[in-house]
Amino acid sequence: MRQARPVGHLTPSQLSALTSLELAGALTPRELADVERVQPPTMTKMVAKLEEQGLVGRSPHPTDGRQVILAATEAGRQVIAEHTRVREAWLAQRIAELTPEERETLRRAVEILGRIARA
Amino acid sequence: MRQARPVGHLTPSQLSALTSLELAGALTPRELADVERVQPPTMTKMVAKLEEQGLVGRSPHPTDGRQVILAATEAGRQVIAEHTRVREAWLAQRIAELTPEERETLRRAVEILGRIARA
DNA sequence: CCAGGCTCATTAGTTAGGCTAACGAACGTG
DNA sequence: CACGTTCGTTAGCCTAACTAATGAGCCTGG
Repeated sequence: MRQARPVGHLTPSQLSALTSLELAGALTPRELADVERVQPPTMTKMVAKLEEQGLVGRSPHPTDGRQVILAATEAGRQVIAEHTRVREAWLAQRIAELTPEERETLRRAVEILGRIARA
Repeated sequence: MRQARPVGHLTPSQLSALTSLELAGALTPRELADVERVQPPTMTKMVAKLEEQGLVGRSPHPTDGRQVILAATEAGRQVIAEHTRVREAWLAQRIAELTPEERETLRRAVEILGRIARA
């Protein structure tokens, strides 16, 4: 999947964090760090880079002065949409190159691995 | 995949390089870099770390004074075996629960995905 | 009712792992 | 045999992860 990436200037980690943020609507840095399974200092740095690019904004927490509310900006949502479009186009191309039998093999493999992962 | 790896003292990149080297028997740094899909300077650093740990050794190329021959040491082979043992301990139970048909489906899926990844 | 302890975000510093540019030594060939 | 190519390495940069420490703000038990 990383082969489909170099379209934009966003790294996989940055895109993942931005997407998690947009899916959740708004999160504190701590919450986003937990979602991304990363320590808070790591998230501080990633958020700083996303803010520099204007993809994430912050606002004060309404009741807790220590915390901060992060949310994707409109520009951030557009970047996510563009990456999604490119990724899906890349995937569609790869899948189109497979035979029907190969597609069926992958479909069954997904089912098996999903069952293992849930066990 | 991007999480920190506290398990053992070998990183995934190092283990991958060491395993590729052991599978091939012996390789030059350039060849190992190509196998690992990495640039030569990156492999120089990784090999240096593996040498520090005594897992890889080097010897001069018999006919080309520029090149160098890398090979896993006995300690390196033991580290690979230990990692393999741990990994198989985790996988053995789930694999045992699959039918032969399901195992064959996964084997084919790995081949298909590997082909896409190498393309 | 406030002192002490906790949580939050951040800063500082380390490490791994990737990259490009550039370099010297060795090779090979026209 | 001079010159271009290849090989490994060095230097320098970046991202991304970690831990430790810090200051600000919150909360609670005497």
